Amino acid sequence: MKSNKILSVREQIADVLRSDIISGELEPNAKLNEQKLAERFGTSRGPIRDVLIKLTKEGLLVSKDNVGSSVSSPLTPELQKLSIEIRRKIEEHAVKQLENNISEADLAQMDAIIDKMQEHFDKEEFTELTKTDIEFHKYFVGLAGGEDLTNLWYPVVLRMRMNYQRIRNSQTLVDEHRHIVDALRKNDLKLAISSIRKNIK
Amino acid sequence: MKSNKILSVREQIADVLRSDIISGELEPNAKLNEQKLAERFGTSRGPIRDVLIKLTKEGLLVSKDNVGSSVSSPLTPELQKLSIEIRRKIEEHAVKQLENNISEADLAQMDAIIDKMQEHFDKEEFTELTKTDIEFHKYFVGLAGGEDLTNLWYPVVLRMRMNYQRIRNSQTLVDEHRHIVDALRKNDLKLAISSIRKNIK
DNA sequence: TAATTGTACATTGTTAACAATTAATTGCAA
DNA sequence: TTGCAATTAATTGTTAACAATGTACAATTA
Repeated sequence: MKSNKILSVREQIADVLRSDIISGELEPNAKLNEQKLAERFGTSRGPIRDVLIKLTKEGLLVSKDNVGSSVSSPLTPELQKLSIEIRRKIEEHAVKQLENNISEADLAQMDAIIDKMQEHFDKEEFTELTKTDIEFHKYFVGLAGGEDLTNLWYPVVLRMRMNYQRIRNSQTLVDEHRHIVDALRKNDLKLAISSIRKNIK
Repeated sequence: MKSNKILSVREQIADVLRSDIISGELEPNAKLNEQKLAERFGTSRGPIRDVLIKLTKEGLLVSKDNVGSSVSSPLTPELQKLSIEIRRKIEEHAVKQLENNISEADLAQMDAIIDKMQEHFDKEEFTELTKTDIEFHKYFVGLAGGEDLTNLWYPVVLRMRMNYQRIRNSQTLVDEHRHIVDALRKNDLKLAISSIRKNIK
Protein backbone atom coordinates (compact mmCIF):
# COMPACT_ATOMS: atom_id res chain seq x y z
CA MET A 1 0.00 0.00 0.00
CA LYS A 2 1.23 3.42 -0.89
CA SER A 3 1.81 5.84 1.96
CA ASN A 4 0.57 9.12 0.41
CA LYS A 5 2.19 11.07 3.18
CA ILE A 6 0.57 14.38 3.98
CA LEU A 7 3.01 17.24 3.54
CA SER A 8 2.68 20.58 5.26
CA VAL A 9 2.50 23.72 3.17
CA ARG A 10 5.99 24.65 4.26
CA GLU A 11 7.47 21.29 3.33
CA GLN A 12 5.89 21.46 -0.13
CA ILE A 13 7.32 24.92 -0.71
CA ALA A 14 10.71 23.69 0.44
CA ASP A 15 10.52 20.77 -1.99
CA VAL A 16 9.78 23.05 -4.93
CA LEU A 17 12.62 25.39 -4.09
CA ARG A 18 15.04 22.50 -3.57
CA SER A 19 14.11 21.26 -7.04
CA ASP A 20 14.60 24.68 -8.55
CA ILE A 21 18.05 24.92 -7.03
CA ILE A 22 19.21 21.38 -7.80
CA SER A 23 17.94 21.65 -11.37
CA GLY A 24 19.81 24.90 -11.85
CA GLU A 25 16.64 26.79 -12.65
CA LEU A 26 17.66 29.03 -9.79
CA GLU A 27 21.27 29.82 -10.50
CA PRO A 28 24.01 30.34 -7.90
CA ASN A 29 23.83 33.80 -6.34
CA ALA A 30 20.25 34.29 -7.49
CA LYS A 31 18.46 36.48 -4.97
CA LEU A 32 15.26 35.18 -3.40
CA ASN A 33 12.67 37.86 -2.65
CA GLU A 34 10.36 36.95 0.22
CA GLN A 35 7.40 38.95 -1.07
CA LYS A 36 7.61 37.51 -4.58
CA LEU A 37 7.93 33.97 -3.24
CA ALA A 38 4.90 34.57 -1.02
CA GLU A 39 2.89 35.64 -4.07
CA ARG A 40 4.13 32.72 -6.12
CA PHE A 41 3.03 30.18 -3.51
CA GLY A 42 -0.06 32.04 -2.41
CA THR A 43 0.97 32.50 1.20
CA SER A 44 2.22 35.30 3.37
CA ARG A 45 5.91 35.92 4.05
CA GLY A 46 5.86 33.99 7.34
CA PRO A 47 5.98 30.44 5.97
CA ILE A 48 8.36 31.61 3.25
CA ARG A 49 10.82 32.83 5.86
CA ASP A 50 10.59 29.49 7.65
CA VAL A 51 11.52 27.69 4.45
CA LEU A 52 14.37 30.06 3.67
CA ILE A 53 15.88 29.43 7.10
CA LYS A 54 15.60 25.68 6.55
CA LEU A 55 17.22 25.75 3.12
CA THR A 56 19.96 27.99 4.46
CA LYS A 57 20.76 25.43 7.14
CA GLU A 58 20.74 22.73 4.47
CA GLY A 59 23.44 24.65 2.66
CA LEU A 60 21.44 25.45 -0.45
CA LEU A 61 21.06 29.14 0.39
CA VAL A 62 23.23 31.81 1.96
CA SER A 63 21.57 34.41 4.16
CA LYS A 64 22.76 37.82 5.31
CA ASP A 65 21.04 39.78 8.06
CA ASN A 66 18.79 42.51 6.75
CA VAL A 67 19.77 41.71 3.19
CA GLY A 68 18.22 38.37 2.37
CA SER A 69 18.83 34.93 0.96
CA SER A 70 20.49 33.84 -2.26
CA VAL A 71 21.47 30.55 -3.86
CA SER A 72 24.82 29.15 -2.70
CA SER A 73 27.78 28.81 -5.01
CA PRO A 74 28.95 25.31 -5.93
CA LEU A 75 31.44 23.70 -3.56
CA THR A 76 35.13 24.01 -4.32
CA PRO A 77 36.70 20.79 -5.66
CA GLU A 78 38.39 20.20 -2.29
CA LEU A 79 35.12 20.43 -0.39
CA GLN A 80 33.33 18.38 -3.01
CA LYS A 81 35.92 15.65 -2.48
CA LEU A 82 35.59 15.85 1.28
CA SER A 83 31.80 15.67 0.99
CA ILE A 84 32.07 12.51 -1.06
CA GLU A 85 34.23 10.93 1.62
CA ILE A 86 31.80 11.91 4.36
CA ARG A 87 28.83 10.66 2.38
CA ARG A 88 30.54 7.36 1.78
CA LYS A 89 31.35 7.01 5.45
CA ILE A 90 27.73 7.61 6.39
CA GLU A 91 26.22 5.33 3.78
CA GLU A 92 28.73 2.56 4.43
CA HIS A 93 27.80 2.83 8.09
CA ALA A 94 24.16 2.49 7.06
CA VAL A 95 24.84 -0.62 5.01
CA LYS A 96 26.63 -2.24 7.94
CA GLN A 97 23.66 -1.60 10.19
CA LEU A 98 21.35 -3.18 7.61
CA GLU A 99 23.28 -6.42 7.16
CA ASN A 100 21.05 -9.34 8.11
CA ASN A 101 18.55 -6.80 9.30
CA ILE A 102 16.41 -5.75 6.36
CA SER A 103 12.92 -6.88 5.45
CA GLU A 104 11.56 -8.04 2.11
CA ALA A 105 9.13 -5.14 2.19
CA ASP A 106 11.98 -2.66 2.46
CA LEU A 107 13.86 -4.30 -0.39
CA ALA A 108 10.70 -4.18 -2.50
CA GLN A 109 10.27 -0.52 -1.68
CA MET A 110 13.80 0.16 -2.87
CA ASP A 111 13.11 -1.77 -6.05
CA ALA A 112 10.10 0.45 -6.63
CA ILE A 113 12.16 3.58 -6.20
CA ILE A 114 14.69 2.30 -8.70
CA ASP A 115 11.88 1.55 -11.17
CA LYS A 116 10.84 5.16 -10.83
CA MET A 117 14.43 6.22 -11.50
CA GLN A 118 14.41 4.12 -14.68
CA GLU A 119 11.25 5.84 -15.87
CA HIS A 120 12.64 9.30 -15.30
CA PHE A 121 15.85 8.32 -17.05
CA ASP A 122 13.96 6.97 -20.07
CA LYS A 123 11.91 10.15 -20.31
CA GLU A 124 15.03 12.27 -19.81
CA GLU A 125 13.49 13.96 -16.75
CA PHE A 126 16.84 14.63 -15.18
CA THR A 127 15.76 16.80 -12.28
CA GLU A 128 13.19 14.23 -11.21
CA LEU A 129 15.84 11.56 -11.70
CA THR A 130 18.17 13.36 -9.34
CA LYS A 131 15.42 13.72 -6.76
CA THR A 132 14.58 10.04 -7.01
CA ASP A 133 18.25 9.18 -6.69
CA ILE A 134 18.35 11.15 -3.46
CA GLU A 135 15.09 9.54 -2.37
CA PHE A 136 16.66 6.09 -2.76
CA HIS A 137 19.65 6.87 -0.61
CA LYS A 138 17.52 8.70 1.92
CA TYR A 139 15.33 5.65 2.23
CA PHE A 140 18.01 3.22 3.28
CA VAL A 141 19.91 5.76 5.36
CA GLY A 142 16.72 6.41 7.30
CA LEU A 143 16.09 2.70 7.57
CA ALA A 144 19.51 2.13 9.09
CA GLY A 145 19.89 5.09 11.39
CA GLY A 146 16.54 6.82 11.66
CA GLU A 147 16.05 10.52 11.78
CA ASP A 148 19.38 11.25 13.47
CA LEU A 149 21.44 9.64 10.73
CA THR A 150 19.27 11.21 8.05
CA ASN A 151 19.83 14.65 9.53
CA LEU A 152 23.56 14.08 9.50
CA TRP A 153 23.50 12.89 5.92
CA TYR A 154 20.99 15.15 4.21
CA PRO A 155 22.85 18.47 4.09
CA VAL A 156 25.96 16.76 2.78
CA VAL A 157 24.24 15.19 -0.19
CA LEU A 158 22.08 18.23 -0.96
CA ARG A 159 25.04 20.55 -1.08
CA MET A 160 26.97 18.08 -3.25
CA ARG A 161 24.18 17.79 -5.73
CA MET A 162 24.13 21.44 -6.68
CA ASN A 163 25.25 21.69 -10.28
CA TYR A 164 25.86 18.00 -10.44
CA GLN A 165 26.29 16.96 -14.05
CA ARG A 166 27.22 13.28 -13.99
CA ILE A 167 23.61 12.21 -14.05
CA ARG A 168 23.03 13.48 -17.58
CA ASN A 169 25.70 11.25 -19.05
CA SER A 170 25.60 8.11 -16.99
CA GLN A 171 23.66 5.19 -18.41
CA THR A 172 24.86 2.99 -15.61
CA LEU A 173 23.33 5.04 -12.82
CA VAL A 174 20.16 2.97 -12.52
CA ASP A 175 22.09 -0.27 -12.65
CA GLU A 176 24.42 0.89 -9.90
CA HIS A 177 21.41 1.13 -7.65
CA ARG A 178 20.15 -2.30 -8.63
CA HIS A 179 23.56 -3.68 -7.65
CA ILE A 180 23.25 -2.09 -4.22
CA VAL A 181 19.86 -3.67 -3.60
CA ASP A 182 21.04 -7.02 -4.92
CA ALA A 183 23.93 -6.99 -2.48
CA LEU A 184 21.63 -6.06 0.39
CA ARG A 185 19.25 -8.84 -0.62
CA LYS A 186 22.09 -11.37 -0.53
CA ASN A 187 23.36 -9.87 2.73
CA ASP A 188 26.74 -9.56 1.05
CA LEU A 189 28.24 -6.70 3.05
CA LYS A 190 31.47 -6.42 1.13
CA LEU A 191 29.66 -6.27 -2.19
CA ALA A 192 27.15 -3.77 -0.84
CA ILE A 193 29.90 -1.44 0.33
CA SER A 194 31.79 -1.63 -2.93
CA SER A 195 28.56 -0.95 -4.82
CA ILE A 196 27.90 2.09 -2.68
CA ARG A 197 31.45 3.34 -3.22
CA LYS A 198 31.09 3.00 -6.97
CA ASN A 199 27.83 4.92 -6.92
CA ILE A 200 29.01 7.82 -4.78
CA LYS A 201 31.50 9.91 -6.70
CA MET B 1 42.25 43.80 19.32
CA LYS B 2 39.04 42.16 20.34
CA SER B 3 36.36 41.79 17.70
CA ASN B 4 33.15 42.36 19.70
CA LYS B 5 31.09 41.20 16.79
CA ILE B 6 27.58 42.55 16.66
CA LEU B 7 25.07 39.76 17.00
CA SER B 8 21.47 39.93 15.84
CA VAL B 9 18.72 39.39 18.38
CA ARG B 10 17.98 36.02 16.85
CA GLU B 11 21.59 34.85 17.03
CA GLN B 12 21.83 35.86 20.68
CA ILE B 13 18.69 33.93 21.52
CA ALA B 14 20.06 30.93 19.63
CA ASP B 15 23.31 31.14 21.61
CA VAL B 16 21.49 31.13 24.94
CA LEU B 17 19.35 28.16 23.98
CA ARG B 18 22.36 26.26 22.65
CA SER B 19 24.07 26.81 25.99
CA ASP B 20 21.01 25.66 27.89
CA ILE B 21 20.89 22.47 25.87
CA ILE B 22 24.61 21.69 25.91
CA SER B 23 24.81 22.36 29.63
CA GLY B 24 21.92 20.03 30.25
CA GLU B 25 19.85 22.77 31.85
CA LEU B 26 17.27 21.91 29.22
CA GLU B 27 17.02 18.13 29.42
CA PRO B 28 16.35 15.80 26.50
CA ASN B 29 12.68 15.74 25.51
CA ALA B 30 12.01 19.01 27.32
CA LYS B 31 9.28 20.86 25.47
CA LEU B 32 9.94 24.41 24.29
CA ASN B 33 6.92 26.69 24.40
CA GLU B 34 7.08 29.52 21.87
CA GLN B 35 5.03 31.95 23.92
CA LYS B 36 7.04 31.41 27.09
CA LEU B 37 10.33 31.75 25.21
CA ALA B 38 9.06 34.98 23.67
CA GLU B 39 8.29 36.36 27.13
CA ARG B 40 11.64 35.20 28.47
CA PHE B 41 13.57 37.00 25.75
CA GLY B 42 11.26 39.98 25.49
CA THR B 43 10.31 39.44 21.85
CA SER B 44 7.32 38.17 19.96
CA ARG B 45 6.99 34.59 18.75
CA GLY B 46 8.31 35.39 15.27
CA PRO B 47 12.02 35.51 16.05
CA ILE B 48 11.61 32.61 18.47
CA ARG B 49 10.21 30.45 15.69
CA ASP B 50 13.18 31.39 13.49
CA VAL B 51 15.57 30.21 16.19
CA LEU B 52 13.66 26.98 16.82
CA ILE B 53 13.88 26.12 13.13
CA LYS B 54 17.62 26.80 13.15
CA LEU B 55 18.29 24.68 16.23
CA THR B 56 16.17 21.91 14.80
CA LYS B 57 18.32 21.87 11.68
CA GLU B 58 21.40 21.85 13.89
CA GLY B 59 20.12 18.67 15.47
CA LEU B 60 19.63 20.06 18.96
CA LEU B 61 15.84 20.07 18.74
CA VAL B 62 13.19 17.84 17.25
CA SER B 63 10.10 19.47 15.75
CA LYS B 64 6.70 18.03 14.94
CA ASP B 65 4.13 19.88 12.85
CA ASN B 66 1.41 21.53 14.90
CA VAL B 67 2.90 20.12 18.07
CA GLY B 68 6.15 21.95 18.65
CA SER B 69 9.83 21.58 19.40
CA SER B 70 11.60 19.62 22.10
CA VAL B 71 15.21 18.85 23.02
CA SER B 72 16.75 15.93 21.13
CA SER B 73 17.79 12.74 22.84
CA PRO B 74 21.50 11.91 23.02
CA LEU B 75 22.94 10.03 20.07
CA THR B 76 23.17 6.27 20.24
CA PRO B 77 26.72 4.96 20.83
CA GLU B 78 26.92 3.89 17.16
CA LEU B 79 26.02 7.33 15.88
CA GLN B 80 28.26 8.98 18.45
CA LYS B 81 31.14 6.89 17.11
CA LEU B 82 30.29 7.75 13.52
CA SER B 83 30.08 11.44 14.40
CA ILE B 84 33.55 11.31 15.90
CA GLU B 85 34.90 9.79 12.68
CA ILE B 86 33.21 12.45 10.57
CA ARG B 87 34.41 15.22 12.80
CA ARG B 88 37.96 13.91 12.64
CA LYS B 89 37.78 13.72 8.88
CA ILE B 90 36.63 17.31 8.63
CA GLU B 91 39.13 18.73 11.10
CA GLU B 92 42.00 16.74 9.64
CA HIS B 93 41.04 18.16 6.27
CA ALA B 94 41.11 21.62 7.82
CA VAL B 95 44.59 21.07 9.25
CA LYS B 96 45.88 19.97 5.86
CA GLN B 97 44.54 23.13 4.27
CA LEU B 98 46.26 25.23 6.92
CA GLU B 99 49.72 23.70 6.57
CA ASN B 100 52.19 26.43 5.58
CA ASN B 101 49.22 28.68 5.20
CA ILE B 102 48.44 30.23 8.57
CA SER B 103 49.31 33.68 9.88
CA GLU B 104 50.87 34.68 13.19
CA ALA B 105 47.73 36.66 13.93
CA ASP B 106 45.57 33.59 13.57
CA LEU B 107 47.86 31.55 15.79
CA ALA B 108 47.76 34.33 18.38
CA GLN B 109 43.99 34.36 18.20
CA MET B 110 43.91 30.64 18.86
CA ASP B 111 46.26 31.12 21.81
CA ALA B 112 43.86 33.68 23.19
CA ILE B 113 40.93 31.30 22.90
CA ILE B 114 42.90 28.63 24.73
CA ASP B 115 43.73 31.13 27.49
CA LYS B 116 40.01 31.70 27.85
CA MET B 117 39.52 27.94 28.10
CA GLN B 118 42.09 27.79 30.87
CA GLU B 119 40.27 30.48 32.82
CA HIS B 120 36.94 28.72 32.55
CA PHE B 121 38.55 25.46 33.58
CA ASP B 122 40.16 27.07 36.62
CA LYS B 123 36.87 28.62 37.68
CA GLU B 124 35.05 25.34 36.99
CA GLU B 125 32.71 27.05 34.52
CA PHE B 126 32.16 23.91 32.54
CA THR B 127 29.43 25.06 30.20
CA GLU B 128 31.49 28.09 29.20
CA LEU B 129 34.48 25.79 28.83
CA THR B 130 32.56 23.60 26.42
CA LYS B 131 31.48 26.62 24.40
CA THR B 132 35.03 27.92 24.24
CA ASP B 133 36.24 24.49 23.20
CA ILE B 134 33.74 24.59 20.32
CA GLU B 135 34.80 28.17 19.55
CA PHE B 136 38.40 27.04 19.16
CA HIS B 137 37.62 24.32 16.69
CA LYS B 138 35.15 26.51 14.83
CA TYR B 139 37.85 29.13 14.44
CA PHE B 140 40.35 26.99 12.64
CA VAL B 141 37.73 25.08 10.66
CA GLY B 142 36.41 28.39 9.39
CA LEU B 143 39.93 29.57 8.68
CA ALA B 144 40.62 26.51 6.56
CA GLY B 145 37.38 26.08 4.68
CA GLY B 146 35.27 29.15 5.21
CA GLU B 147 31.55 29.14 5.72
CA ASP B 148 30.94 26.02 3.65
CA LEU B 149 33.20 23.82 5.74
CA THR B 150 31.87 25.35 8.94
CA ASN B 151 28.31 24.54 7.91
CA LEU B 152 29.31 20.96 7.23
CA TRP B 153 31.06 20.67 10.58
CA TYR B 154 28.85 22.56 12.98
CA PRO B 155 25.81 20.27 13.25
CA VAL B 156 28.06 17.26 13.77
CA VAL B 157 29.91 18.74 16.72
CA LEU B 158 26.83 20.32 18.30
CA ARG B 159 24.88 17.09 18.26
CA MET B 160 27.90 15.23 19.69
CA ARG B 161 28.30 17.64 22.53
CA MET B 162 24.88 17.06 24.00
CA ASN B 163 25.38 15.44 27.38
CA TYR B 164 29.08 15.31 26.90
CA GLN B 165 30.74 14.51 30.18
CA ARG B 166 34.43 14.11 29.42
CA ILE B 167 35.07 17.78 29.92
CA ARG B 168 34.36 17.68 33.64
CA ASN B 169 37.09 15.18 34.35
CA SER B 170 39.81 15.99 31.88
CA GLN B 171 42.69 18.06 33.17
CA THR B 172 44.50 17.58 29.91
CA LEU B 173 41.86 19.21 27.73
CA VAL B 174 43.48 22.63 27.66
CA ASP B 175 46.91 21.15 26.99
CA GLU B 176 45.57 19.12 24.10
CA HIS B 177 44.60 22.36 22.42
CA ARG B 178 47.99 23.91 23.08
CA HIS B 179 49.56 20.90 21.37
CA ILE B 180 47.39 21.48 18.31
CA VAL B 181 48.45 25.13 18.01
CA ASP B 182 52.09 24.24 18.63
CA ALA B 183 51.98 21.75 15.78
CA LEU B 184 50.34 24.29 13.47
CA ARG B 185 52.96 26.85 14.47
CA LYS B 186 55.74 24.44 13.55
CA ASN B 187 53.88 23.45 10.37
CA ASP B 188 54.21 19.86 11.50
CA LEU B 189 51.25 18.29 9.71
CA LYS B 190 51.66 14.80 11.10
CA LEU B 191 51.86 16.07 14.66
CA ALA B 192 48.90 18.38 14.11
CA ILE B 193 46.75 15.54 12.87
CA SER B 194 47.69 13.25 15.72
CA SER B 195 46.98 16.05 18.18
CA ILE B 196 43.56 16.56 16.66
CA ARG B 197 42.82 12.86 16.79
CA LYS B 198 43.73 12.72 20.46
CA ASN B 199 41.48 15.65 21.20
CA ILE B 200 38.41 14.40 19.35
CA LYS B 201 36.94 11.42 21.14
C1' DT C 1 -15.53 -1.07 32.36
C1' DA C 2 -13.64 0.10 27.87
C1' DA C 3 -13.99 2.46 23.89
C1' DT C 4 -15.68 6.48 21.55
C1' DT C 5 -17.46 10.88 20.78
C1' DG C 6 -17.78 15.63 21.87
C1' DT C 7 -16.15 19.85 23.91
C1' DA C 8 -13.01 23.21 25.98
C1' DC C 9 -8.42 24.52 26.21
C1' DA C 10 -3.64 25.23 24.95
C1' DT C 11 -0.39 25.59 21.31
C1' DT C 12 1.26 26.15 16.80
C1' DG C 13 0.41 28.13 11.98
C1' DT C 14 -0.67 32.20 9.23
C1' DT C 15 -1.55 36.75 8.13
C1' DA C 16 -1.09 41.75 7.46
C1' DA C 17 0.44 46.00 9.33
C1' DC C 18 4.28 48.44 11.04
C1' DA C 19 9.40 49.29 12.25
C1' DA C 20 14.17 49.11 11.12
C1' DT C 21 17.67 48.48 7.91
C1' DT C 22 19.83 48.43 3.57
C1' DA C 23 20.08 49.68 -1.28
C1' DA C 24 19.12 53.02 -4.93
C1' DT C 25 18.34 57.61 -6.46
C1' DT C 26 18.58 62.33 -6.64
C1' DG C 27 20.62 66.77 -6.07
C1' DC C 28 24.42 69.51 -5.28
C1' DA C 29 29.16 71.15 -5.28
C1' DA C 30 33.86 70.99 -6.80
C1' DT D 1 31.70 64.64 -15.10
C1' DT D 2 32.79 62.96 -10.53
C1' DG D 3 32.30 62.45 -5.68
C1' DC D 4 29.51 62.91 -1.79
C1' DA D 5 25.44 63.79 1.06
C1' DA D 6 20.66 63.65 1.66
C1' DT D 7 16.49 61.65 0.36
C1' DT D 8 13.59 58.07 -1.35
C1' DA D 9 12.42 53.40 -2.35
C1' DA D 10 12.69 48.52 -1.61
C1' DT D 11 13.45 44.79 1.46
C1' DT D 12 13.89 42.40 5.63
C1' DG D 13 12.72 42.22 10.78
C1' DT D 14 9.11 42.30 14.27
C1' DT D 15 4.74 42.40 16.20
C1' DA D 16 0.00 41.17 17.56
C1' DA D 17 -4.32 39.40 16.16
C1' DC D 18 -6.62 35.60 14.19
C1' DA D 19 -7.09 30.73 12.22
C1' DA D 20 -6.21 25.93 12.39
C1' DT D 21 -4.63 22.07 14.71
C1' DG D 22 -3.77 18.97 18.39
C1' DT D 23 -4.36 17.62 23.37
C1' DA D 24 -6.85 16.51 27.55
C1' DC D 25 -10.72 15.48 29.76
C1' DA D 26 -15.58 14.80 30.47
C1' DA D 27 -19.78 12.75 28.78
C1' DT D 28 -21.88 9.00 26.32
C1' DT D 29 -22.62 4.53 24.60
C1' DA D 30 -21.96 -0.40 23.96
